[in-house]
Amino acid sequence: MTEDLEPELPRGIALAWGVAANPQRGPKREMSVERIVEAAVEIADAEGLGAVSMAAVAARLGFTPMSLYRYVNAKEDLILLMQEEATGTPSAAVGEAGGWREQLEALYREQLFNHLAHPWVLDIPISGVPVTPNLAAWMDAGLGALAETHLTHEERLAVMLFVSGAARWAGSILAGYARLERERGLDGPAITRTEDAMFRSLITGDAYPHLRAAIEAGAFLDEADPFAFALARGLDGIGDYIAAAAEGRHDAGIPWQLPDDADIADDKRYREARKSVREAEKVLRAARKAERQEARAARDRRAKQNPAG
Amino acid sequence: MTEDLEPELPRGIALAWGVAANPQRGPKREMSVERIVEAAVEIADAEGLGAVSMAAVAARLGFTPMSLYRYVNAKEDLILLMQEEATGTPSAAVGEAGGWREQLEALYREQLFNHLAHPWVLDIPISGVPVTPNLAAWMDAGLGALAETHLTHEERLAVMLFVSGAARWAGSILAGYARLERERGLDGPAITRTEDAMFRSLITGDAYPHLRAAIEAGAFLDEADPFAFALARGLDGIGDYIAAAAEGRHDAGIPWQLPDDADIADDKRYREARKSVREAEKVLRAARKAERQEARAARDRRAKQNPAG
DNA sequence: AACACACTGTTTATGGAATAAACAGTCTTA
DNA sequence: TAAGACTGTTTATTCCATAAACAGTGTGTT
Repeated sequence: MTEDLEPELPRGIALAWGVAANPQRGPKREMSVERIVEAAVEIADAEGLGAVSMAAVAARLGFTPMSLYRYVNAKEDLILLMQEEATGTPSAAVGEAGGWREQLEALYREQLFNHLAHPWVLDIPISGVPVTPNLAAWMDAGLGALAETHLTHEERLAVMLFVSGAARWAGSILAGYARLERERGLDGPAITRTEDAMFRSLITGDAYPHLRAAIEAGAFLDEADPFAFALARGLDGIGDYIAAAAEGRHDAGIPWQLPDDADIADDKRYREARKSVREAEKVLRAARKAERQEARAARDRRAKQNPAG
Repeated sequence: MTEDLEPELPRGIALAWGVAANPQRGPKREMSVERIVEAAVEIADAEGLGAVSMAAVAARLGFTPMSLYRYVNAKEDLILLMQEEATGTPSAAVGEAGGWREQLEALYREQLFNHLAHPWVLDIPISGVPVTPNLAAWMDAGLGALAETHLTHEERLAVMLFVSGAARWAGSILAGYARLERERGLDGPAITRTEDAMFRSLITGDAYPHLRAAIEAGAFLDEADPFAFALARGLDGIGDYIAAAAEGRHDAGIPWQLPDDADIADDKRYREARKSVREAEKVLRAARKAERQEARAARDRRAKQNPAG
């Protein structure tokens, strides 16, 4: 029965755990899965996941594209192994970093660092529970940080999920900026300034009053780290919760589920009203668009009659 | 000067704001950008972003692939417009939902709902600040929810970023499960059980003590919503912070930046030690792999000699 | 010792993708 | 009425992943 499970493992996952049959006969192998994955990761680090083609990886190793398929069943498996390689494991320092909060902060930092070093990992869609050795290692480290608390196992999972999510979210945004910098060939401040200028020209005070106010307050030019702020607030809340758990009081209506709007969302009339709003918005957008185009056309015409520019 | 900015807008963004020149001469247009985007969104909703090819979109409208390029400069632009379409705007109900916390929760719920309805949006990489009309609308709604608080504009942005990130993270994971269900043709509980079984067979107590403990406590079979938990804790922490801001006390060492490890990470010897650890881990993994393969081979041999199975 | 055949990396071929370039037809405007 | 801006189309290019058939190579079995 236990044996029956192994062959059912998705092929890539079996490879990641090193449970793939090793051939005994035939010519000596000239490559290895490890070398292939390494080459693929190098390409992805340098040029992004899009640049990782079977041909490119093979070329980097001096072989023909099809040769890789003797080691990897499909590109999908290669990508899973790349992710595993780039994910690595948390450093030993994490487990020795003071209390649960310091440990979680260290995990956040190391994960974020990883995401910035290998931003292409964020382009790989998530499917299901982390079922490779290195992903499990991060999970284990997070749960270990909380082992001394009185949280339930489910709550510990939720907390670790929160930390990983925070690192991933921060990584996504920051990697997005890094990509912009690389693609446009600008440095960080230049990007920020360009964006601020675009924002100022597009975000009007009547359509977006609060956003406009933030722009004018220079909030988008600020250099503070909004992700660190969010993490700190989250850990504050978790700390309160842990303290409450330690004292055995959790009656205070701290909800696991959000208050549900399903009754409203299912209401036919509400849905229709909502639909009307969408339609109206569409009409408004179309009207605004026409207005802008007219303005543009008028300007063009004037320019033609008055070619001074 | 103001005019100079417009032509510098990335093409797709210009389209999203409806600031694209409308041709006056030539034959009547048979399509429109809107119809193209609509068709593309329908395909993505049904079969994922991968199924959206220029050919597929054109076919759905009864035209040849190349015809689309008269309306859209490149596939990238089409995808930006699809994202904008699927993002929509927050409902009016959000702004009327009690205090800041209720409003943020409503925003979270609506965003998550959107992500589940159009999971392919999560496959589109983020680049830079939200610079399309609908993305700006969500941002504005979030800032509006916090308008009554004493937070700075930067802090409000950070809070809204937190909420959007939470919705996105939850959406990513849940959409991952939904995809698994569709691809494997299993229902939710079946997936959960399969994963639990895989976990039990792969996650050993000595390599992953805390994770193993969580598995045995049945934490992965639990049905509570870990994302709602994380959001609730985050909003708890934000609530404390807001209360403190209202009383003008923010001295308490609430850090915007995480305590920095850069001095450690830059230390040459630390880096070398870390590298050694990685190497050692690699060796360990290889050894474990060999062990497993030997076990497997031995089992195979025995099975061959003893074909009773 | 010899042979079968499991295995190697390679060649060739298929189908799909984005999109550049050139085309013939259509409608506006000068 | 003619130029030419604009339409949707055709054709061709380049890049993908990968299936299938190939000729060598080394091991286990006889």
